[in-house]
Amino acid sequence: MLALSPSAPQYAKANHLLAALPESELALLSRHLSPVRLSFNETLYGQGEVIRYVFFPIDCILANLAIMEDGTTVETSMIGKEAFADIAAIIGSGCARQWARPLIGGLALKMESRVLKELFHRYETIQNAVLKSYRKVIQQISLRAVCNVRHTVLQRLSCWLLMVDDRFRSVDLILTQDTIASHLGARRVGITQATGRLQDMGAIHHRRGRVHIADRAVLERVACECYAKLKEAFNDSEQ
Amino acid sequence: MLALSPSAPQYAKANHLLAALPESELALLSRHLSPVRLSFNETLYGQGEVIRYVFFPIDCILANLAIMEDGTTVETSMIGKEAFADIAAIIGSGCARQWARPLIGGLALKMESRVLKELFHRYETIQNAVLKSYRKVIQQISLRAVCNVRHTVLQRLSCWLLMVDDRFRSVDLILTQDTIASHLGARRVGITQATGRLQDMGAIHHRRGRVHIADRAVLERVACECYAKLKEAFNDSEQ
DNA sequence: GGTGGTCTGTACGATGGCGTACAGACATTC
DNA sequence: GAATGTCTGTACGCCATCGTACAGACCACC
Repeated sequence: MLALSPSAPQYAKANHLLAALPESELALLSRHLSPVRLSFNETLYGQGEVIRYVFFPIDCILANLAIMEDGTTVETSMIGKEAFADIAAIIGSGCARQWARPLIGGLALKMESRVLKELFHRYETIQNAVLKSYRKVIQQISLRAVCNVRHTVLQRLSCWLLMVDDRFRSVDLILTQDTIASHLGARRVGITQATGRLQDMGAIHHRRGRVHIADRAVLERVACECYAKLKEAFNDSEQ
Repeated sequence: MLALSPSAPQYAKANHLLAALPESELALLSRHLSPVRLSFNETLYGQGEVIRYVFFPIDCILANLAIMEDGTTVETSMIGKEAFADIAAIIGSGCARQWARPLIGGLALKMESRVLKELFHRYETIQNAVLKSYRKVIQQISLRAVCNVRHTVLQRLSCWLLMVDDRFRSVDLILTQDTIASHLGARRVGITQATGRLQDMGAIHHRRGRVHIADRAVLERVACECYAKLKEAFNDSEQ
């Protein structure tokens, strides 16, 4: 985690939660926000750890992963600029219940949990913004619980790539098939086959450790009905 | 939905959220709570509807169901005496995002959403209790998202029956295989096979429309690792 | 006690995904 | 440019689940 020069306000508008706050409250928060660059290979929260800092993604994506007894993992949610990580910081003991790490490295604004907790209780606008963003995450988890049990790896992969693309537009996504598998809760070989098919359809190009989304329209056609709902959960500020 | 005599306080202690409140705050809430008997065949919230009332289960179980385009359903969470339905009432527009109905009929305490919303913002103890109980639900949804993608119908059924048993102890559960299937997101035939195996193992007895849990120990052995975590989410008041 | 509707058991082929194994391709380092 | 480690493609048998169909069992009601 690399600390950057303290120029939080210039980034803050890129995070939907922060951008939706009135200027006065945003100013309150900004004083405590500092930009950091998060990289793929670091743990934000370990299971059971006290959450000392919360993160507002600017162009990175954070993932919550459940760890199974056999050491494999499954992603329960990804959090990009539409929300923050993690609400657990301000409820109860403030301990993480899952493992959190960046899925895509990049910029985030960092803040001490106890400060956010205090502001959450003091300012209703901040409280509402936090709860709304939380609601988005709940909706995502719910939708993915359903998708997980009803749809194929190919469909889930398409959905997932679209979600990543919504949160981080770039030429290439730095993702190995192994990483994707550990997030989708599937085998690496299953991802090889699915990416192969998506490539044949012209939806993506991929090579060693990189995925390039070539045609969103194809992905959206392949993805299940869930994506439309997931997209809604990502966008909708009025829910 | 049958309204009963207004004697909320005598039931309130059976709901963990209400029971954890200080007497003064419980008294505040009680004034607005009225006991109702909910039956299986009613809709509490439809998708997109404004949530006018919230429900604190006493001995019923409420289920949140996602409806797929083909009309089939999948349960994302079940809510018993450990929490309430539904937090969505006090966030944003207050609209339900899923279908909610009783899975097991029984007693609940009912209250106008707008009253809870007001008290939520005014009393920090109430706010904390509500958020904590909702944290439990999120954890359940997350765990089930994982379970859905990694475990067999037999395992998931065992887990699910144990969860139902935790929330509603009774001689028989009034559940058809069709109902169970529509909650687990599986085929009815899959449930027939799984219940058959559980019966062979002596875990349950079932007959037309009824399931009797005969041996929890067997169920716990068959269930996946998820149940221990789900149980923790059900009990733990300190998370 | 007959009838209609619901619920359950069984069957069957199709298929998606699993677990595992292994070889080839690719990057990085020296 | 050789060596090493990582990543990807392919293969194979196995199993869980799917979709569908149908018959028998059970219940409630007339």
